[in-house]
Amino acid sequence: MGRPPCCDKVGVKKGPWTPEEDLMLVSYIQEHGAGNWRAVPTNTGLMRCSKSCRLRWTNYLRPGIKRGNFTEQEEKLIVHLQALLGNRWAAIASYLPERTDNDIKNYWNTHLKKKLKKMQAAGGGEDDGAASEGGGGRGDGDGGGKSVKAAAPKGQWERRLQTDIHTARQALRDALSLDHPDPSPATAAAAATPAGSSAAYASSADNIARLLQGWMRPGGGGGGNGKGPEASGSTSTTATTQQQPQCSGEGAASASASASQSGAAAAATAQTPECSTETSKMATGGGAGGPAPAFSMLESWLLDDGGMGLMDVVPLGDPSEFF
DNA sequence: AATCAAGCCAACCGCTCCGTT
DNA sequence: CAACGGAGCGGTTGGCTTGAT
Repeated sequence: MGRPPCCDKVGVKKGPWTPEEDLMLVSYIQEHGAGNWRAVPTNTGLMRCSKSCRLRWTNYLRPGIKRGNFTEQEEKLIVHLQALLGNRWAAIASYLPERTDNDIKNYWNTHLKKKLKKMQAAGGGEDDGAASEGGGGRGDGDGGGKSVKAAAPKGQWERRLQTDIHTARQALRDALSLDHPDPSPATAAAAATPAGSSAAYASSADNIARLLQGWMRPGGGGGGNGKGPEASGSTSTTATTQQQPQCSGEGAASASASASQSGAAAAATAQTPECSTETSKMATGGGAGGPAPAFSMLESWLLDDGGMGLMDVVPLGDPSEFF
């Protein structure tokens, strides 16, 4: 349509973010809140596209983000939500508030897809939707959601969803009842926080953690000296824990944002007002080392066997909205 | 020790959706 | 009601890291 790009191509910086840029962005958002992204580059002086700013914030700087080391529960949840929702990562991410859609997407493409393929090859085929959707290899991702949308007329769609829900429900029950001593995310995260792989600032959770610690500290210098990946005791896990109190601000933002586009995510929106309670529960559970994703709604869905189904949670009035 | 290949992840791009005028 | 603009989403890519030879 010849619409102008969201930002001038010339003079816009690309590539990995520097600590200084992160700091500028964080302090701006601290002051003005997230939103009005178009104004961010001009107001902060960042030579970045507004999209880039938003992405950086939502995927890395936003408080309360857990990185790496997906627990088995999370894995299963993702697999089954993917089977249900297709490649609607934002909607899936709304069920895992500590994970970003990008993170989930990456994890799916790099790990889960392969895993499922392997399982299927081994004759398992535990999962029709998700497994059959996969294409393998890099960049061959055939959007599951889209293919569903394209393939299934509305009538079939609902029937298929019912079947999927039944399957997913069963599997979720298994997943949630997994009494997982788990590879303790805290320790696992510490172990896997790759001292080596974080040569680039962008991938250094340590840096980001320090940055945000500075932010959290009233007048704490904003982590200005938090450059260089020197080893202090702080791991990504501790950072996450400390970031949690920020939940009221942006944790909800992404959920409600995705909710605006999807019925499934709208369900998650129902959670967001309870951020201070629900999410803080997670903060203590998940952040402190225990794998406690935001299962509250799913749990109630599962526990309430006959009554409240997912259908009640997810407005299915118009399936076309859903897919 | 050097080279190559594969894996992984952060970031970009283009499209779509939604709210506003 | 239509057009426009901003924001969000999903797919894809580029570059760094790690492991194998």
